[in-house]
Order: sequence, then structure tokens, then C-alpha cells
Amino acid sequence: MTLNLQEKILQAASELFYSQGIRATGVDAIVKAANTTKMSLYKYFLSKDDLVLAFLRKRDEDFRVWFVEQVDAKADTPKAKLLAVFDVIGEWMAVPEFRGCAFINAAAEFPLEGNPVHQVSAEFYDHFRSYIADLAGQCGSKSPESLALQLSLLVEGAIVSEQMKRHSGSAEQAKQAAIVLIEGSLSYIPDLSLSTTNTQEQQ
Amino acid sequence: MTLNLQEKILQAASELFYSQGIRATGVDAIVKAANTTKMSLYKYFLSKDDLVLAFLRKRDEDFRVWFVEQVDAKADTPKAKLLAVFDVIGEWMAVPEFRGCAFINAAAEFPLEGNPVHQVSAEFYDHFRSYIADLAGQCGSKSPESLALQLSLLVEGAIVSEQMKRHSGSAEQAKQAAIVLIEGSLSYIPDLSLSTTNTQEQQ
DNA sequence: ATTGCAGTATACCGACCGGTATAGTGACAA
DNA sequence: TTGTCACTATACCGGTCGGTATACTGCAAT
Repeated sequence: MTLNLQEKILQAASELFYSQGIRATGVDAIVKAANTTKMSLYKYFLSKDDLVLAFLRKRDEDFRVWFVEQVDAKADTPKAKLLAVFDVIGEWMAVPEFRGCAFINAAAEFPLEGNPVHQVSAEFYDHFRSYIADLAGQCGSKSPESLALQLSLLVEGAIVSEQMKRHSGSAEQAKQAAIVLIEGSLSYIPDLSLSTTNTQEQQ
Repeated sequence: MTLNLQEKILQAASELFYSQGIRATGVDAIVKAANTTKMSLYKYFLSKDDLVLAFLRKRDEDFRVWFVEQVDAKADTPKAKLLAVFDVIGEWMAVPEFRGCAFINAAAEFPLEGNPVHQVSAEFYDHFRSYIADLAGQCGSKSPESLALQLSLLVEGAIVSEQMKRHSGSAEQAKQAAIVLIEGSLSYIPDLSLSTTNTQEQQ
């Protein structure tokens, strides 16, 4: 657990970026939190933007590792894991340090399309969704990709809902919805991708 | 459509705040976009923070009015409107100016709890959810509040997914999931709010 | 004609921003 | 002992930030 200076700077920056926001965090604050100097920071990182990308890339990896560990610790079968996802999210949202999804937040702080931040965020989202798709496939879902996308919408929705209004039970409701979607996806269900606003479809 | 100066400033600020981000938009840029001066801006708004809140409050009202209009134009029955919600969201996400949900973005730019921005965002979210709950109730849903929360999770999830990765079909998938949830909520369905990660619950 | 008021024009403030230049420290290796 | 190297210390840069002070313009009401 002994961090070298570069790691120490990145860790200090990560905590500040997530808790206070990226734009709101100056390099002086990072330097002070890491107990070092600007000169050292700029030795290891080309610019603040570079440091921001390093933060997001590390967060991507760390979060996914942590998340899979948590899910594995809660459930054994693929189907149970699919539901455990929402329990893990629920527990994460309950900690006081929770400030929403770092990638959504980063994309919101740098809205201009083409910003490298968006690419890292999109990659995180892809990774997460394909993890869910794997589980869905192992469950025997008729369309794992479709189910995975739908479940990931519930997860992201729960996260941002909780960010805007704490303790509103988003994770529990997301889980209830997930149960319905999963059960539906395991039994027969024709692909409805052609349907329009029309209310009564094939039955 | 003739705007007085105060409205002109607010409109210019709103467009910049949404398209470029709030922190990234300086008051000089707002003043230039509104073709006026700082002195006038600070005559009508106490501070930039005050202007930000005015932006969010107006956006709350404008967006809801626009949204209900769009839904009403697409569908007549409550059930059809519930589905039309996702069509409207889908069309909104397709316009090139789309930059996600202004309230999620604002909450992300000002992460500290207790910031007034969060209160306005929470109010917007409540308004939206109670609109959905009304429709759900008119449909004869067994638990309109529950269904409304679940559908709002899908909507918010679709918005942030689209923000992080454009043109990934979030709205269509959200609609497919919504169809399943709505159908399930209209038929019998015991309240599952006690269930845990356990996969096989009461049947 | 005078007053008042909405709005303009512009210069300015201190604070902070990201980033750099320069000099100095201490430990370790040859 | 000398050189190297990671790191510190600190002063500084130009630019931008939110916000203000002061003076001016033009119109409308009395």
C-alpha cells in the first residue's frame, strides 16, 4: 500500500475531482492534498487535462474490479448476480461520499463533443454493459444485449436519480423493474423492436 | 416574442450554460451574447449564481410545458401517452444540440450537497415523476408511484447513456423495457418491495 | 426645461487559474 | 568526493474570473 509520488498525486486528485468536481479543483489544491509541489505534479502529468484523463482511466479500471468483486461476493449463479448488481449499487449510493457517476459528471463538466473525456466515459459504459450482457447470456436470456442495455439504463437512471435526490429508493425500484425485465427476457418474448407508440401489440 | 432585456440576458445565458457548461461560461460571454453590458446583467441578477438558478427554474417550467405538449400531440389515451414519453425523449436526444439533462449536468457541476442547484434539480425530478404517476394512475396501474419511478429511471438512464455515447438506441430500448413494465403493472403483481437478492420469490 | 430612469461604455479591482523558471535539498552510487 | 537524481521551495507569468465604480447617452414624463 506504499504509494509512490505519482500514485499519491493521482489519488489525491481523484478524491478531489470526484468530491468537489473537476473544474472546481485547482492544481494548487491537489498539490497541497498530496503534500508535494507543482513541479512534481507537472513532472508526472503533462497538464491538468492529462491528470483528469488519468483519473478517469484509473477509475474505470478500479470501479469495475471493485464492482465485480462485490457482485461475486453476494451471489453465485448468473441470475442471482444480475440482481445482486442492484444491491451493490444500492449500497454504494448509501455511503455519504456518493456523488453520482464520475463519468457522467465528467461528461457534464466538459459538454463539448469530441472532448477526450467523452471517449473514456463511453468506454466505461461499454465495459459495464458488456459485463451485464455476459451475465445475461449465462442466464439464457433470449437477447442478452438487449436485456443488458435495458438493465444498464436502470442502473444509470438510479445513480443520477439518487444524485439529484438522496434516499429516494432508486436502487430498490430499479431492482424491482429488473426482476420483471429479467423474467420476461428468460421466457419467450418476441423481439418488439418494430413496435411504435401503438398501444396494443401482438398478444 | 419581443423580449425585454432581462429575458434576453436569461435566454443568452441559458443557451451558453446548456451548450458549454455553467462553470465554463463566463459572464463576459453571456454579456456579449446578449448584446449588453455587465452593468445591466448585474442590475437584473444579483450574481452569476443567481442567474444560474434563474436558468434552472425557467428550464424546469419550459421543459415540462414543452414535454407535455409533445406527448399530447403524439397520443390520446393515458397508456399511449406513457409510451409516447419515450418517443419524445428519443426525438429530443436526436437533435444535435442535445447535451443531456440540464439538471443532472448542473448537479454534476456543483457536487457539494446543500447547493441550491440540487434543490431545483430535485424539484424538476419530482415534477416529472408525478406527471408520469398521473398517467400511470389513469392507466389503472396497481401501483402508479412505483411504476412512475421505474419509468423515470429508464428515462433518466436513456438520457445519460445517450450523453455518454451518442446514437446507441437508448430511447428505443427504454421504450421496450417500459412496455414490459407497464403491461406487468396493469395486470396483477404483488408488491415485491420486501424481496432481497434471493432469486426465487413468492410465486 | 428638468428630472429620472434604462441602458451603455469602459476601466478597473483582487483573486485565482494553469503553468513555468530558478535555485536548493538530501540521499545514494561510483 | 563528486555527480546524479528525485523532490522541494518559492517566486513568478499572462490570462481570466466574478464583480464594481464612474461617467455617459437617450428617451419619456412632468
